Amino acid sequence: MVLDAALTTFARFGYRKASMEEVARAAHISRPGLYFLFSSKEELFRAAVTQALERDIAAVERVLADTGRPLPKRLVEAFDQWAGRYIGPLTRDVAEVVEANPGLLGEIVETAPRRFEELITDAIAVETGRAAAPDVARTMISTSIGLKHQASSREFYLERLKVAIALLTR
Amino acid sequence: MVLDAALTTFARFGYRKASMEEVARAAHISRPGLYFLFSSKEELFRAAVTQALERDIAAVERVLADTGRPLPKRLVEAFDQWAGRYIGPLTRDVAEVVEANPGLLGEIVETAPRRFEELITDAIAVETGRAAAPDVARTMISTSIGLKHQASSREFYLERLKVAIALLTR
DNA sequence: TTCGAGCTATACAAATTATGTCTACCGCGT
DNA sequence: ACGCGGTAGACATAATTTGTATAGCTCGAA
Repeated sequence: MVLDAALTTFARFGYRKASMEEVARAAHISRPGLYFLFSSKEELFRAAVTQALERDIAAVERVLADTGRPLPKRLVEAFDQWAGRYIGPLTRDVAEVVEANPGLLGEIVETAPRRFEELITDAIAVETGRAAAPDVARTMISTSIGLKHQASSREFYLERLKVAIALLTR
Repeated sequence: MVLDAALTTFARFGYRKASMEEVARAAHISRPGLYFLFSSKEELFRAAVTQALERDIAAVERVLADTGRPLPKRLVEAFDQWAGRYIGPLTRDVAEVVEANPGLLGEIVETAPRRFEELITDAIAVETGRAAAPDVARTMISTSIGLKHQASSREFYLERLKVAIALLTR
């Protein structure tokens, strides 16, 4: 799909350095054809990010719902789907565009993180039954964000996250 | 060092998309300062590639010299040092610049691969004693180049290479 | 204290590259 | 034969990048 090609290209080069030409090439269509589908680079970016967020949220829901597996394993995988996939240049450029045009990227960039927190909180609450679930969830999310800034590889991110989750789910 | 920062930046964005500004930022110097050290982007690129090739050749020599370890393991590691590190965009852009300005990148881009072939050949010959060593070495190198084009990750490259080397060193 | 090496910060012209748009056209299913 | 969903190519305009120039700062040696 065109949006997948777009996201891949944006993730690889960052928003600024990803040219419409390159996205078009990755999607095997012409550049005017790309403009036929999305009337500007920003709109394309918005669509690609939106799709990715929706897909990631869906993946997180799916992972967490599989209550047969132990909670820590599900949490690690959920965070990996949500954040681990984007270790690298993309994150920075998402933030860049969001800050440059406040509110332009659509509400999803606000609602999706809230939904993610909700899902994590619920998964923890169901398992542990504790009232501390919201605090644990929020702490995990903060840890994840911190790791994302420290990590240069997904492996590093996952390794540290695993430790953090083990500590937080005792 | 500046050349390390340059190579990292070139590897990440490719020759064209890596701006001098970015290299300078990665090296923690100013852009005019970078031009003070290297008078053009091409010269910087040449210097960075040259250094990398020399370092890689040295690493290959070191790995292969450790005759205590089994030959296949040494070979896999040697190829990893030589090529596996550069799975991704850099290779394509090296080729691009080399073709654009024939002979500009210096003789190292010619001599280093020859030296690499020599090292691989010798390592195989010493161990197996066969006269077939040159053929085996050349085949391995061709396989490696092929894999480099197929592979999107270092893991994929190494996995396939390992199999190929096992087959070729029987 | 002065000097020069090795930079930084700022600015600039020229070249290159990217965006967004337009026109003409093509293949294909109906 | 027609319209849909594009392609190919060209274009004006804007943004980015290169390479250079200027002035100034800092630090260590003379």
